[in-house]
Amino acid sequence: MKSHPITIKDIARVLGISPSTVSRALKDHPDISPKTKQLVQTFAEKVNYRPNALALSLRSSKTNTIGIVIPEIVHHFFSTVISGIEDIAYSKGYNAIICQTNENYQREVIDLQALIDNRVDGILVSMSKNTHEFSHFQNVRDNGIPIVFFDRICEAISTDRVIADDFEGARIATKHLISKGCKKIMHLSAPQHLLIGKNRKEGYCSALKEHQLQCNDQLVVKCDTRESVFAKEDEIISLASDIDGIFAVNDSTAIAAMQVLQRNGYNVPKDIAVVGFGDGPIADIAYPPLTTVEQKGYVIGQAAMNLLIGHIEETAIESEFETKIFTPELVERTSSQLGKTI
Amino acid sequence: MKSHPITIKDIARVLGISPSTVSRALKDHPDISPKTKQLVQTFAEKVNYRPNALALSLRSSKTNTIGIVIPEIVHHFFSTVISGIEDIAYSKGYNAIICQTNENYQREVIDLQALIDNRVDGILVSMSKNTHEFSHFQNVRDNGIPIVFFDRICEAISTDRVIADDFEGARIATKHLISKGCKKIMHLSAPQHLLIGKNRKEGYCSALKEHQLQCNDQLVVKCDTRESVFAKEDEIISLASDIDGIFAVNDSTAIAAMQVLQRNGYNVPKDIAVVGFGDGPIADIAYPPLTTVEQKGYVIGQAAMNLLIGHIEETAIESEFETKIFTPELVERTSSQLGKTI
DNA sequence: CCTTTCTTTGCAATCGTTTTCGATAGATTA
DNA sequence: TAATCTATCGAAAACGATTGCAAAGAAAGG
Repeated sequence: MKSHPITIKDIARVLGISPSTVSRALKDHPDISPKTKQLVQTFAEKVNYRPNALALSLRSSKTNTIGIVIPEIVHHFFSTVISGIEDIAYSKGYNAIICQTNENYQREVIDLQALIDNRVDGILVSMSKNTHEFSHFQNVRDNGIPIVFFDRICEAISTDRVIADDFEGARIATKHLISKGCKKIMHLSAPQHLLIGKNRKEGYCSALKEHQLQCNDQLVVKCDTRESVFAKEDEIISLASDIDGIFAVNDSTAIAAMQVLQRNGYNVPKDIAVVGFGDGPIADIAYPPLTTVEQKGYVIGQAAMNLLIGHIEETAIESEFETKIFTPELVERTSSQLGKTI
Repeated sequence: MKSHPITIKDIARVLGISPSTVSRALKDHPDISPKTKQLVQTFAEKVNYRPNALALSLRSSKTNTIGIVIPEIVHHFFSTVISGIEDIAYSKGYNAIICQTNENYQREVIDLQALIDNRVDGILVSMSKNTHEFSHFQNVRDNGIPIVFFDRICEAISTDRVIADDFEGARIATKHLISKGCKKIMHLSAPQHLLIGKNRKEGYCSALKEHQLQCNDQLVVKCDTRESVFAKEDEIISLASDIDGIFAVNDSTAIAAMQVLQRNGYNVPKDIAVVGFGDGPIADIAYPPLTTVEQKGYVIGQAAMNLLIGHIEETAIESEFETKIFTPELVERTSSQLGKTI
């Protein structure tokens, strides 16, 4: 029952007038007489006429559609960003096509080409980890399509960017521990060849130095997953009696550390205060509830979409690009209240 | 620098032949001489010609695009479903437009109309909680667009559906507790006017009766959030000495219950075994790790998309609809090992 | 050498809409 | 009465691609 939707031609035929008149009548063109307008508009209403967006797009080369390319959807930060993008898109009348690369470079290339082929008005990208060649991004620009990177940006392409400030987030987290009275703070770190690992560790060190505390590599333990914490349980516990605070590179690591401490007789936060780095909604579930810095995925998505719209609708200057940096925000809960018993 | 992409007409003009010949040459039509084909194809390759998907869609009334309408993106289950949808879509050459209603009926109506206007080939919907009028779904069908519901289905529209079996999931969870030796099992339940609340409680009761245990409303406590567990701490603890198992309607409730038990001197799972119902990745983070039943969002998304493609490509029979039911799977962890000390 | 057949190509219509440029009235003005 | 103006509408091209049909030329058969 492939029913064919009503077109302007259909209306014209039934009403015995030309398609051009119908078109003009529907959009209140001054050339059309009030009688004809009335006739056309009420009839269109009656048959529930809806313009064919494809035809409009083809003619105007404007699709009111944008593309989103991300490594994975099932990731709290990314889905939060998408949500922010989608809400702005909706409010401005854009549709969003979503493409997930699964960290696959080839798929990223194909996804971008598909978006170009569909003539999207703009593209939002968070790069795959395995992308080391950038001509597919340049290809987008060469097709005259604005592109905005978020979170996993591409340095090689000069365009708008929106990122979270990992350095500052880590600094805020560490300074918070210091303000709670911590003097010797351990850092559970991610690999230093990853940007987040490097930046968060440097933020941690920066805060320590700012307060005349030494940034000692002996207090930096390389573990950034729940499993790796358990694997390094002995190392962590051997240091535990010497420390009064832990800053972990992410929340699940922080929570695992708390659990390791607890089952070895330490009290969190009485003996040791703990702060994480927000990567999901799990901080609330932890016991004690975890103090953490939260990456503002929703506003990052909104900002990226707004920047993109600026270039699509040319309210922004063509060749002037901007990098927006969002600093994570401290969410203080129980785990960092050094000295307090829970 | 709104650069205009190369079209078939451009190629025709440069090569001094007609657009029709170019079109046929590009798709190896037998009518075209080998020489011409070679000429056109190498030239198209050289200038990186790409067909305009809009023009193709307009002509063929096939967009190779589907729409996804969901209440919210930032929800582990939904983002997992989207991921499953997107992976199938990608493998079959479809693009996915994503629309988030934020549980808003009006927005659902507008989103669906926008998808119709854009002539998507099919639509996947999980209804908003506030939708009690269904003519916008019927409108989709009237436009000849296949629609598949998942999770939050609409009974009023006869079409394909994909759902998770809450009743059976709850039954499996409860039977697991019984198999671990539990005799008196508490249920933390969601409101009974919600389908998941009703179905999961009934599954719980069914398992009890199957094993000649009584399904006693005294052991059913109405709380389905972390906060409500803490609010009912006294009630739960007053019953705790009398029970040896808890089945909670979701994971965060289960985890909160474990924490309440622990700080009141109970050992989980030694004294009381606990099982949750999967709504995210938090079960792994809990202490002890939470046994739960996991809703298979990814395969639900895949199944929904496959059903939709069946109707789009008419490999499925037009008027015969199917309801696929996926039973959650028990993921056994530590929290349910009654009698064991951790 | 003429007719037939086959190969290869182009014309034009189509998808649904917008928009430029006229065109045809009737009304107004000189 | 003739000329100009205004109001209202339609024809046709355009967006980029596909495709049925016609036509031109070449090859083949008689």
